[in-house]
Amino acid sequence: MSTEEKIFEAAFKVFQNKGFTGARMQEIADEAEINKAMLHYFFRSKEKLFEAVFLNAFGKLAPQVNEIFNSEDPLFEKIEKFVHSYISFVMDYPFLPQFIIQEMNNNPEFVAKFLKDEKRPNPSKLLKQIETEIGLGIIKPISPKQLLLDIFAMTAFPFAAQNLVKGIINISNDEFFQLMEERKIHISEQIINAIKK
Amino acid sequence: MSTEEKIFEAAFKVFQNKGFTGARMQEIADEAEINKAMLHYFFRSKEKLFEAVFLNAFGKLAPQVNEIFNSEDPLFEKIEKFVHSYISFVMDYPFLPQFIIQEMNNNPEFVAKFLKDEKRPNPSKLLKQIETEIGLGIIKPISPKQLLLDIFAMTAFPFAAQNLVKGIINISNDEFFQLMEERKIHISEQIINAIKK
DNA sequence: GTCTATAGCCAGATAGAC
DNA sequence: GTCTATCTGGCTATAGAC
Repeated sequence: MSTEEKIFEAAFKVFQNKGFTGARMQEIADEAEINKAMLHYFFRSKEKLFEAVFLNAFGKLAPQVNEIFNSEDPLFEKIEKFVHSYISFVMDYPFLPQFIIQEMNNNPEFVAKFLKDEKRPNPSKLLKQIETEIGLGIIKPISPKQLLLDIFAMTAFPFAAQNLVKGIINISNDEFFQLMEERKIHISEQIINAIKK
Repeated sequence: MSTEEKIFEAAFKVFQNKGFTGARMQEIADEAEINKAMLHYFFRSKEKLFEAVFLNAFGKLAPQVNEIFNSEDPLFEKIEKFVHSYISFVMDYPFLPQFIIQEMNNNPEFVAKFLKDEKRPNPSKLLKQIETEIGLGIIKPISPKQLLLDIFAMTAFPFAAQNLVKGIINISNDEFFQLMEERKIHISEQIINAIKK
């Protein structure tokens, strides 16, 4: 692994755990087992390094989402595929959702930047499909945007609010992961049960 | 309003927007229209001030949650009441959910501290009730913890991930609030449809 | 490319006058 | 209680030797 890659991986880890303002360049350097000066040699500034990490993190998630959302599958199948693939992926990067959400909240300028990215999650086709399937009588009349929110909320929230969730329902990390594994099926069932005619 | 209250209000606002590490004592002082030295006079340190604000924020939400969760109402009614009261409340403090989630993630020591608080959200009675109603044949067999997660996720997520949500489904702040208003009914309907026999 | 040393800044905290 | 001025430490960033 090149020094640049080592820095990138270390930064990914530290920024995820501490956020932009909480992260320290020294900590990233320690994590990468190199000198702090190298961070600036390769990435110029903390902001540039963060931006590289953040866009990469987002880029890992967004294309998957779009691929599923824009396919020709019927709605129920899309929901199943999305939930399954999102949870599987995020279980390998359990702090990714909270990282993205937190930094989108704290650095509103990123919102504008990522919205210009062609890889951004674009649900417009899915929203139309929901209306179509309502028209066809496959699902109940429902607000497409609300349904989209439901899907995101059910899948992403437990990861985004991980520590709170663990604390409130009083479970260990292992139990949390088991719950998320079960959730792959649970969410689709719940949503499909709620909307099918 | 006393100086101490002015500081508290200002800190509440700034910490919500910037988080602990992102907040600046100077910004809080400016917001309160007093001198920075007064912050330390009344609260000793940034950490103590933050702790006061955070526990207060949490204390605003938790008792409401418990009151509903521990009442004698049937499950469907509890869900309706919870969703309605949570969303109504949070619309007055739209950054509260993300603030609590973010700081619980970034400062894990708070988790331990708040778990000792008797006001903490305690869902154990609700979880038992879910099992009872399954036994009575009122709702489908379902994991009580998953259902609890569903309820929290559907209500809290849109606020917690506010900027991301606005960006992805491409709506203004006003439209967001309208969507949340509609959501008070939508969520209960969805969940009850999904679980009722 | 990699390091050490240090510049320069900024933020939290405090001393001390009023 | 409230202010101004200042200390102190920590952090990003860079200069410069190797």
